[in-house]
Amino acid sequence: MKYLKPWWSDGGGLLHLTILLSLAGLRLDVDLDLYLLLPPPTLLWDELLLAGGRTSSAYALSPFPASGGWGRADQLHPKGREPDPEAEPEGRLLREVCALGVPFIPRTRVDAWLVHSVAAGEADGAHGLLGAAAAASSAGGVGASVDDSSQAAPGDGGDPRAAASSPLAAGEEEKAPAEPTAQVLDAGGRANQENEVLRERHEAVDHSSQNVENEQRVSAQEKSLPQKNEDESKIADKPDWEAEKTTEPRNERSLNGTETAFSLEDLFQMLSSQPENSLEGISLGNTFTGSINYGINSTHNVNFSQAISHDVNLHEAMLLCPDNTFRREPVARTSPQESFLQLNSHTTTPEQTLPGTNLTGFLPLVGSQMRNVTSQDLLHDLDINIFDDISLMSLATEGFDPMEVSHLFEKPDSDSGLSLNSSHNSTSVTKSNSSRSVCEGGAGCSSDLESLSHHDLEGAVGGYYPEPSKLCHMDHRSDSGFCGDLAFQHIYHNHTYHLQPSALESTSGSFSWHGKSQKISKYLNDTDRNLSRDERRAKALHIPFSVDEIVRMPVDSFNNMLSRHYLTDLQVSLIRDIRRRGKNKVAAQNCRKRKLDIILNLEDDLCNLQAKKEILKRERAQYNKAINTMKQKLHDLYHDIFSRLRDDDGRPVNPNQYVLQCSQDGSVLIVPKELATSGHKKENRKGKRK
DNA sequence: AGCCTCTGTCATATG
DNA sequence: GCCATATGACAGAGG
Repeated sequence: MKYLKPWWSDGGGLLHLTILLSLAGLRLDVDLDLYLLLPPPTLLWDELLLAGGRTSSAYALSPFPASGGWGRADQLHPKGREPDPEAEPEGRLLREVCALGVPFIPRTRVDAWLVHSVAAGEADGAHGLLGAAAAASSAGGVGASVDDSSQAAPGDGGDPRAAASSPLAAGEEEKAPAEPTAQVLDAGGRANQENEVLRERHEAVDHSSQNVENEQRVSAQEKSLPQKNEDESKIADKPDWEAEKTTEPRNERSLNGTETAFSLEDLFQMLSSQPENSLEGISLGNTFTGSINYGINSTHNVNFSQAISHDVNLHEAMLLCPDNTFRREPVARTSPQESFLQLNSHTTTPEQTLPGTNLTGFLPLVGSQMRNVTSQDLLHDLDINIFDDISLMSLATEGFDPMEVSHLFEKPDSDSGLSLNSSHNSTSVTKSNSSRSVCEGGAGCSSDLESLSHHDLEGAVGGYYPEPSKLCHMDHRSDSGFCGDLAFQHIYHNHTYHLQPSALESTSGSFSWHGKSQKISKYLNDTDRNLSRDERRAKALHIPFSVDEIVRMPVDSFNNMLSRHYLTDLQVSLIRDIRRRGKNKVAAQNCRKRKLDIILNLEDDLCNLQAKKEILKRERAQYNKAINTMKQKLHDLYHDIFSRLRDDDGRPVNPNQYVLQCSQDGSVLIVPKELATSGHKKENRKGKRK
């Protein structure tokens, strides 16, 4: 088996391949999506076929070089192998797949287009376009390895990745072609290099009158970095229904596509100069019949990315970065949920899977529209499509597995993932940073799966949360923008959500690197285990909203959301259950908090009352003591008086026989006790009668 | 192993 | 009567 080592990330490539081959036994059409659309640079055709149960000649395809493009590995990787004159990777791949008897379901524009092209015997066209972008990227050298830098042709337009990501890149390369364009950076050194690159771009632009505007733009970009981060953080901290308002201004970046010096038209011309990568082979007439505007002077201002995004809006949810949100249409901008819905409709409505209807996103490629489309738009949207297709693939791969759903619903554990601590606060900046570090790790070096933070996988149920947009944005800003490495994160994200561990286990054993598969499987299991029950349920039913979103959404927004989106009864029921449980959970937490407060208050009251009781006891004792003192004094006085009293005979008066009685007029009388008691009784009777 | 605490969930009460 | 919230009770997880 021949092996074409991926040139920038062995770990990432293997990971992708692991997933790919793990899926091979299940749905090869899904694999094709992966194979054709995923960013990992080099895929092993042999291994893919081996996964499908047959062998084939070694054939490496690099569908998506680092800079984002399509092409054969032999074109992109000079050390890979000799170019195959019959190289039609996509067409050959399809033929191989067809030979395997596996139905190929074109679910994406790219593969649908591919199928269409192959069916029309024009796989060259497919390859042409796909390879064109790849060649464009390889020509710049960033997408290729360092070894490729020698092959890169600066005169061909430079690195579209760098050019697309920065307005200065193109001009800079003209000024300093000797600067290595290949940036195989590790995660740690990337930040410093970003700053250095920015500084160098400044210097380069200072001497270029052509790039004054670009310089200003970059300066503004640099100055606005903290503010951008701040704005993003603010926006990210808000729920989607709140962030809708704040994201609007960010979409104001024009559709003119003038922010980069490297336009798609340049790319087109550049590619046309390379026969092998030219677009001539594209059977546009067959593929895009009746939909293409070839007019060079056409005033059609349709953005290519817009067209794609219009069709598949999951990108906007997943890549809601300011650098690309301006491409969002107002309708699609309303909320990520709508994007989710459109994704669902994309998968459920059959007509959207048809090539004829699904390929409209490519139409603006041809013609003057390309003037307004930057290469970054093209490549980025291709990349976005990848994420979309990954999600679609994951949907298709997992489907509505009743066993899984029932299993999830039967699971006794309870953890809806809602906590007062809000550990699932997916909008935190730290999460963004951590995710980005993962992304960088995936691109620059072998990524250790187990070191990945679980936060990287949280967010929207089913991996539809728009959080990664911020990551993409950061990468755009930092390292020439293309999110090829980011795609790895999305691979992790989506596949960890949707892959069945059993599927991984069943297929991983067939390959020598099944250890990595096990690693991935363990990672996926851990990830799934960390999901709450409701999150897993929602994932299983492909609820296009995060649990947190469902719970925290206001009633009106919630009802509006349910009415706006097409959801099955089961989904609606689950969403309502999630909301009910989430609300009740919060209510229970509040209730316990209140109860605790009440208990604490009662304890305080008890302490206060006990203190008062002690005080009263002391007062009572004092009063009793005073009373006793008074009694003693009265007793002493009584005996003192009787000791001085004498009767008529001069004898002392016996105090046991007489008592002192005070009359109402103040006189004191000595009366016998019998009379005193009888008199008291009579007075009491009189008093009672009165 | 038993106990305790915390937490989620359900059923029911309350406003 | 419906809905959101509050609360008691129960069960599971973890220390």
